[in-house]
Amino acid sequence: MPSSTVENYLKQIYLWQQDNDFQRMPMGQLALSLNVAPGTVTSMVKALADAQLVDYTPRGGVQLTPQGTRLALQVLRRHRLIEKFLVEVLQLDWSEVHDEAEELEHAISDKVLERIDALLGYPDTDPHGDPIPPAEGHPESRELASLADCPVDDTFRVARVIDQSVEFLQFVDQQGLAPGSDVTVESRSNSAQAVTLRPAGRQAVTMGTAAAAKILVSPVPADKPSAAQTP
Amino acid sequence: MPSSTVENYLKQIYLWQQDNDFQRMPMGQLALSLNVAPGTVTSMVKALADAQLVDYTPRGGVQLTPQGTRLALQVLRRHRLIEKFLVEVLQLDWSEVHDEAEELEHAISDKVLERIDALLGYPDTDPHGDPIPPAEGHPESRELASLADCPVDDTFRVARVIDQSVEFLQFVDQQGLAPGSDVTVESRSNSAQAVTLRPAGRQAVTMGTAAAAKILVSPVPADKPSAAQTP
DNA sequence: CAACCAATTTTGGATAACCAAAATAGCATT
DNA sequence: AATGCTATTTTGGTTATCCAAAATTGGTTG
Repeated sequence: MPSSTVENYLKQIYLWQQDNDFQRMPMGQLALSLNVAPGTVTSMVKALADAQLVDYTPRGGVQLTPQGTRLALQVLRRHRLIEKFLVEVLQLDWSEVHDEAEELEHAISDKVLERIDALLGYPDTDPHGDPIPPAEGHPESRELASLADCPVDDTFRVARVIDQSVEFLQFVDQQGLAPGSDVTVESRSNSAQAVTLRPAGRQAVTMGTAAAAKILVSPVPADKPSAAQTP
Repeated sequence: MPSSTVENYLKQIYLWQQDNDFQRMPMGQLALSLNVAPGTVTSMVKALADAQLVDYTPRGGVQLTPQGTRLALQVLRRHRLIEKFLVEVLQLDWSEVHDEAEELEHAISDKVLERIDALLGYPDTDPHGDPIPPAEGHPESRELASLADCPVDDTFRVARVIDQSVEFLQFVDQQGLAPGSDVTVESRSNSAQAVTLRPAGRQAVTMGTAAAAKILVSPVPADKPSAAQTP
């Protein structure tokens, strides 16, 4: 059994690689995302390399091996299924489940996890719209536009919000932009670095492109009604 | 936050003291129940004493302080609520939930625990009939007879099974002696150290008094029907 | 090219748990 | 009182993680 420390290292490397074109992750980045000193990362990573979980080149960064990737995906699967469970079954707020899942993901057994999966009806995304990896194999990747770069004057459905901070998630929720809600992009100004949005049946909001980039959308499916909730 | 190691030490001391007339627990016993070397226990217990969680007398054993007791009860509460949850919501078998809960009890937050408690309708015993301590304060203790010493030829309802081994629990289940079932004590032989039982609507079973002592019963309430399940 | 910088690695050290095996204490028995 | 036994404590040592601060490296820049 990998320790929860090991699981966290692998998870962070996986997530960073997803977001960065599958490059090798620099040690400094890893230290930052794990909140540990750089030297700590160097020695831990050497151990992970000995265990065949990562490929490490001194001063060249780390990369997951296939085996490391498999483990990272399992951790992510646990994390996201737990999040979904906490929201759907225990009715926690989607803004707070990330931290809860952070602990539970290291403690839950396969058996319990599969029961939860079944109870939830085998969902494929978590409450933030993040894909839940299958028990084995890789998650299919969706191509999603973000509110920072999708066409103006069109209506989209929020599919995913890429940020785990309670603050941002609550803001998104309050504006009626949680996953499942529909939104129209009213205007976008490059010079002001801002977008103005009109969430379905709501006051318009203007936000910076940096924030808008964290909200991913897909075309509104023909029939399905929006899942927006009244706050 | 106490580490899960600390939580386990306190929990074991608490459980042992319950079963042994609140005496001080010998270090050897503690080493046994935690599956660690005796020397390890000595040094850990010294640390617990420094943290005011136990009262330790060299060669005299350990005892929980009020603070240690409070912590132990919290751990036990988490453990038993989780067990109940695993059986009621995730439909695991009562014989296997102990080990699952053993891990989860150290990872779950107060918030999630309270949600689970509410979802379950604030139960006061777990699937084995063990009392679930309240969020604060002590559990009320029930006076229960065991099948090893209750009157013969009377019918009782199984209230609690004091053993966490999968093997014994499955045996109990198969004989129709799970908590909630009714049973009649047909005979008891002191010389043979055995009791013969007739679980409601079942074949009679004979077991040693050591085993019978682990099955606690209460009088059958006037109206409530038995909760025996068909296997 | 020399000097500098930022990122990384090394070094020396800490803490929480753990073990094996030697030393000791308390008790019981000769 | 001497012997012995058992439970316990001590001692010396290990592993996983972590940190701070010094040393190094690779690249950048005047």
